[in-house]
Amino acid sequence: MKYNFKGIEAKWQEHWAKHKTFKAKNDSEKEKFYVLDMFPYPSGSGLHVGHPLGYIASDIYARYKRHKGFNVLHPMGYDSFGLPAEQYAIQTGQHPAITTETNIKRYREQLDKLGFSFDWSREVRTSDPRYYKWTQWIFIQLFNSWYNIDADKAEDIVDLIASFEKDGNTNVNASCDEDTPEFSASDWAAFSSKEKQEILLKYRLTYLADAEVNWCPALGTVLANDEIVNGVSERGGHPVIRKKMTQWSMRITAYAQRLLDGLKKIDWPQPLKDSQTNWIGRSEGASVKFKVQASTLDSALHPESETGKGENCIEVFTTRPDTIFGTSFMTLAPEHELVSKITTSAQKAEVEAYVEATAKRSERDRMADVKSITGAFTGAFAEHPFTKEPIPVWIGDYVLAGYGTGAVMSVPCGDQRDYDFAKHFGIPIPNIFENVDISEEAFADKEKTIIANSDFLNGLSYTKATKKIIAELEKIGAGKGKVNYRLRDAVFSRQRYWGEPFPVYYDTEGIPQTIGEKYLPLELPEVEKYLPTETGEPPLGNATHWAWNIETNNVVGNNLIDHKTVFPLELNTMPGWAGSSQYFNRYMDPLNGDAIFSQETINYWQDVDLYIGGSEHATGHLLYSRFWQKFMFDKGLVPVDEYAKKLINQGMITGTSAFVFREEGTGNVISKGLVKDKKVIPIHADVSLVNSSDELDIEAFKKWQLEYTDAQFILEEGKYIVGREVEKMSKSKYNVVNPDEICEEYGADSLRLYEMFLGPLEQSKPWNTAGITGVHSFLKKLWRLYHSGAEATFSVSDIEPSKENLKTLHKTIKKVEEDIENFSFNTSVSTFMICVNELSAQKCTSRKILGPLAILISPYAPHIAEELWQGLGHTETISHASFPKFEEHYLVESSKEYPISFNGKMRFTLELPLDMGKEDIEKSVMAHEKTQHQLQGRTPKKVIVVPGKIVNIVG
RNA sequence: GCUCGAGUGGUGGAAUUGGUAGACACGUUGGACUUAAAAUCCAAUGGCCAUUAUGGCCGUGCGGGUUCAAGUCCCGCCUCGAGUACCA
Repeated sequence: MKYNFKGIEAKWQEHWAKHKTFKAKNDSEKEKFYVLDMFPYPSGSGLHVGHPLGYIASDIYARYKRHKGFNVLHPMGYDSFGLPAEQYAIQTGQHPAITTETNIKRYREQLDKLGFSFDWSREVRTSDPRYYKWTQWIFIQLFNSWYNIDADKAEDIVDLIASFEKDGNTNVNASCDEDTPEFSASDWAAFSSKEKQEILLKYRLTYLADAEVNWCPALGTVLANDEIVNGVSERGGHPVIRKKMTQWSMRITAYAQRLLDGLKKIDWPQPLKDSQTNWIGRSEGASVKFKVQASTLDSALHPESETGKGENCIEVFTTRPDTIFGTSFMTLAPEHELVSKITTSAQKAEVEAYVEATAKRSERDRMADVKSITGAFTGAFAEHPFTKEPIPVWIGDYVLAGYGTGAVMSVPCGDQRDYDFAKHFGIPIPNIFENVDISEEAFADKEKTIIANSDFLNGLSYTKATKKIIAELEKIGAGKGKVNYRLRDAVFSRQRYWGEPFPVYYDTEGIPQTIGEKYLPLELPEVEKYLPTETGEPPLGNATHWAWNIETNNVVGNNLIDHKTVFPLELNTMPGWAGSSQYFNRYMDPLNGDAIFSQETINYWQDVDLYIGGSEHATGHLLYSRFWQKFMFDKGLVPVDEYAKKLINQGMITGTSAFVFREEGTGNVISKGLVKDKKVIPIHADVSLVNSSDELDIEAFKKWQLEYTDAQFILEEGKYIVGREVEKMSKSKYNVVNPDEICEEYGADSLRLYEMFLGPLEQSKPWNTAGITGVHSFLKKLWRLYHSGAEATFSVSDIEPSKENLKTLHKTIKKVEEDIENFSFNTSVSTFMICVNELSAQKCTSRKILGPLAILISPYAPHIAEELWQGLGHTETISHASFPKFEEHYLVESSKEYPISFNGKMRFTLELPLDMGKEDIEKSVMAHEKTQHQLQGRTPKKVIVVPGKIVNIVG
């Protein structure tokens, strides 16, 4: 029988599904192992060969761990809420649920063909109400929590209320909004219920706040910073503007330090950790308050500030408080709230013009134009906290409203941007560094800093001066040491239809209230149109049945809203990362309707042992999900505060695009070799029209692009040769290769092996279908090893294996095991090839070799392995067979082919016994005729002998 | 600019702590089998020089260095890729 991969693969895929071979038990005596893939968004275009790369790697690992006796959890699901389905719905009126269902079906078919060992009984879909019930549930837990900095964890909001009642908020050390007022217990008691709720919102871990957001008018939605690329939306490329809106936010900043610290205990790729570290952006320094000098203000314009009561203060954050005596001006962001208050009437026109000009400039302009220096003087002066000297206050768009306090103390001698600004506007640049020339540029080297001209800081190093100045600032009440983070709270509202509804309604006073947990899920309502409403409300504003009755606890018609028992529901939905922030835990107990997961289950599975996915999620999903995990840990819901011990980023598989060359003017299509210096326009040709020798099927090409029907094709040697270039695999570049076609022609086992054989998992590499014949003929060779005779019938013998056979086998076991443990899957494929080549040459037929070999290969090529295993007489699946045990003694050699080198260059090899001593080796080598030939009569200066390794003769 | 990663044959790539550079494949060339093709098998394949077998020289982005020995370690560059961007 020939190697009939189609029959074999279909047979075993059916077998695995029918026997639930890969179902993981939640109670097992075995040690657990959790292998997770980043679940896909089921897009309309299906999978291309780049998508399964990570899934194949994780599947090999999962199968390997089963052979090693672990209880393996290896689930798969779908991140099925998202914009493309909604866009499609807007265009066609088709409900996103239907599109999503169709796409999922297609994904499932494609995945099934690849022979993955997923436990499909645990499938989750983020858009399934049985799943998003728990996404909403976590939202409610966040809403009912606040962050206690003293305890360094999230705590119940009820406890916070209790301490407000007792002592007000003066002793509460919490992560809360900047503008939270101080109040006493009696103040609290006197607050109205509305006021109390508003205060509490400033503490909740998810809260409603006016936020400056990136509004995309074309999409009718707000985008996160990481969804904007070059100032336009990542999807669709529409323009984005800044706008203030009331939005739900997640207080992720409360966890900034713990998110940073947690990175130390997880085995994730360093580049990924680095980008999270940069994203969080911790910097140490001081916050300093500068009084605005009242005398400089324009009393006519600012009567209140003149009274001295509401004294204006500019608060800055600086990482170099040691340079405070070098401050020669202050700079505020143009958006800073103080700008309008302190500007003098003389400067008013100029300042207002500048503020208006910067507001008009798009983010894009501001970003593109880093070099030009602009700003305006407000006319106001601040007072230096130590020298009491007046400091002019400027505004400039190089200071960002969104970072720190939106104001800086400008020290031109120590900061290049301040330096450039000062030079441009002719502001003095006092030098406060000892023996440093600042005539050309600022001096920012902390290590070499010695402070001068700075009163009590003179002669101190950066470290000492910083310590001292912070102490002094605290003494005079003008500032304190502070740690600042770049990380912002995450906006959590989306003006979209196809996302999780917030379990929130608005009460009589417009205060958000969560619905009772036991009434979850709050299911998405039906709408006529998926676009924002005419009044600019999110798509849920189109729903007619979207109000909450607090007596019956269900959704009712909007016409019943009376603000007494029936209230309007939230119209925003949650962002894409909501559902993906908890799925890895839900897989452990996906059908549980009473709890997000049972405590027994989470305590058994604990966390993910291996997580494989793309690096593009470094600062999105992978940061938010860590935040939620830490929150759940604080609430005692999960046993560990980092959910993935090890993470690997698979590299991208790029496509190899093909081009034809159309000559300008003539319109002729010229073969690559004839282009030379002719003026040509390269045009993408579909890669399926090109064979492995880069030759184009001209007739097929003409049929594909009708405009070329009559074009003249200029050939070389009777062929049209296309140009090739490596690009991202994408539909628009016509270089997409579909895994279904590969499976059809070569089989899933070949595809699995080939994807691994391409190169290291983490590296990006180009796809070239031609190479797959190598692994495919390897599988055929493997098949022949177990079959013989003219009919190629299955035949193995019971004869004892030879020493050689055993050596080949154990060498392979050792290498493959090491490779899998090191995620070096490409090298184990070549190891298999070497093994099969050797066993074929040895004419090995021994069951004692071929049995273990089938298990070794089974993680990589599971279908053929099952078939061979069955041929060997086994009735049980190979999936749980134990991995062959490596035995060192089969590899022990008695001799070694020593490389004999002269001055470091290998000239010949010499076989010598391994137990031969240094001196004897040297004697044998020196006596050898080739040695004499090499030396040509010279006497060597030195002979290096490393027993078991090498001999090097110097001289 | 900063951070990270990577440069090895025509191509993908291999080389455990410094110890035989180019494993394993693809491609190419030649051969066997065949009426023919496919499939399969065998051989050669880093470059240059020499050739009667034996040989010689050069070679892991570039320039230095350490070492008996460097793709691997150190110093200084170059190029490409990814991320990030006026972060005070």
